[in-house]
Amino acid sequence: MVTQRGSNRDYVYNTVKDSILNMRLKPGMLISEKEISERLQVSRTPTREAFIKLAEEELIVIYPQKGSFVSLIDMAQVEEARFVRENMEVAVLNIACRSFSEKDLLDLEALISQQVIYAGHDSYEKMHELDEEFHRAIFYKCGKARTWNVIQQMLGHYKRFRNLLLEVYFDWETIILQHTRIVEYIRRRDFEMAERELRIHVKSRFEKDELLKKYPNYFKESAERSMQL
Amino acid sequence: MVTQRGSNRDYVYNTVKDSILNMRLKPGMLISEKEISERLQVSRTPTREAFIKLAEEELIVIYPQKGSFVSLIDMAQVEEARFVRENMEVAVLNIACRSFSEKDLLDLEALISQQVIYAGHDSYEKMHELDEEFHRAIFYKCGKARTWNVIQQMLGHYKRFRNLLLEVYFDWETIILQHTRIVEYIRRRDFEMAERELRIHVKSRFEKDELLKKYPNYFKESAERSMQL
DNA sequence: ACTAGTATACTAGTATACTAGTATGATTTG
DNA sequence: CAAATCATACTAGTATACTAGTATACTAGT
Repeated sequence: MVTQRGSNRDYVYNTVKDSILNMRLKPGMLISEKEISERLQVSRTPTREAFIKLAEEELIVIYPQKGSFVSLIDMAQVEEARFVRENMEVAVLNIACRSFSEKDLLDLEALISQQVIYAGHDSYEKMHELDEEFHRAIFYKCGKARTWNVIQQMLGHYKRFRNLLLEVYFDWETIILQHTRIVEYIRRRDFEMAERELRIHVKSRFEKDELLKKYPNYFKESAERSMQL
Repeated sequence: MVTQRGSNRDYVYNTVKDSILNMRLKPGMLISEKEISERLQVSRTPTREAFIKLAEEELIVIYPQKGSFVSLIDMAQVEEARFVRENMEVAVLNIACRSFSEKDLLDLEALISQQVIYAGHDSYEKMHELDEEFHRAIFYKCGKARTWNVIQQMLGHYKRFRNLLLEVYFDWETIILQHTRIVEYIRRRDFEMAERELRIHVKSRFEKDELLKKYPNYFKESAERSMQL
């Protein structure tokens, strides 16, 4: 992944988004254009433009003349994002089963090998990165880069939820196994089995009760309910 | 559809986007922040913010210190947008076939009735509006409003292409018939037939040769090829 | 008439100032 | 002591100024 800074707007956007997804900026926290522009040594204009995009992705909530807040995790959005991801990944899987070359398959297997290595070191952040790289690679190799990019815009709540989940319940072995099976079914050109495996993969680990207990103030309904008391 | 102005940024964004989709701002035209802000009587800041969003949707192309242009229609984007729309519409159709109430079905039939009326008057703009309203309604009734909104962001090239196509080949009767059948299959809870009908609906009328002849400078490859000569 | 150099006028990106809404703390009043 | 009022300090939205890159027009030399 290229890490060049690009415009100041891109720099602020990427920096703040990373912090939100990695929970350094926690759900419900107050953030302001002034604070972030001072911290990142840029003016308010590119900061404001980055904030607008983050608000479009519902990662922050902006109240005019009041302040901006990191959004609470909304399980409705998590569910809808999962729905979109599942259906689009099944659609590209259909293409992959019909078109992937030996080189494409080797690239995917190389990513899985790296996952195996980092799983041995309990390196969460890297595992997330590789997991995402695996799915992105399938989209790109199917010629659906824009589709991938558009979906990313609605995955903010889903990714925060999943990141929390995998901290509480670290189950990379299952994920690696599922990835391996998916590649094997692509190799065999067996879309039906690949689809089945992917749907299991995307649906797995969705129990939220433990997370709600551990982080009650991170979630939308729970925080609102506790505020009502 | 509510037509209130909202912020100046929203106002500029909606106004310029409408003009692009309805071909009043034609592919390849030069537009500038200064020109648009003067024409719409707002300052450069909200105009610039609107331009940024339009650039993200690839409806305009911004060249720093040079100018901004309405993007040429890119058939690769048209095809990818069609792919996303088809697969997501099939996915919500699955939900619709299992969950729609009599009221939901009546609402869809009411939209079709309006289509019949306006088709009689050859009112293109209204027919487009109603066609879009029909598909949007299905998403919203399935609880997938965000999905609909995200998909809209990548439909700009597709919509311009389809709007040109329907000027050249006005075939609203077929579209109305397809809508009617889709609703009927939803009513019967027959997802398989509804899916089949929708895939036909989304794929229909994709010949571009006639459009390329009529509007050669509107399309990305064609304009680039003619510039090479 | 052509070319190279220079000046000017345009652009988008960024910085900063201004405005209006909101929240908080201080002061006054009952 | 509590409630109401006022003043101040914050915020986001918008307007405007500044900077740097690029395009075009003008001028001088050959």
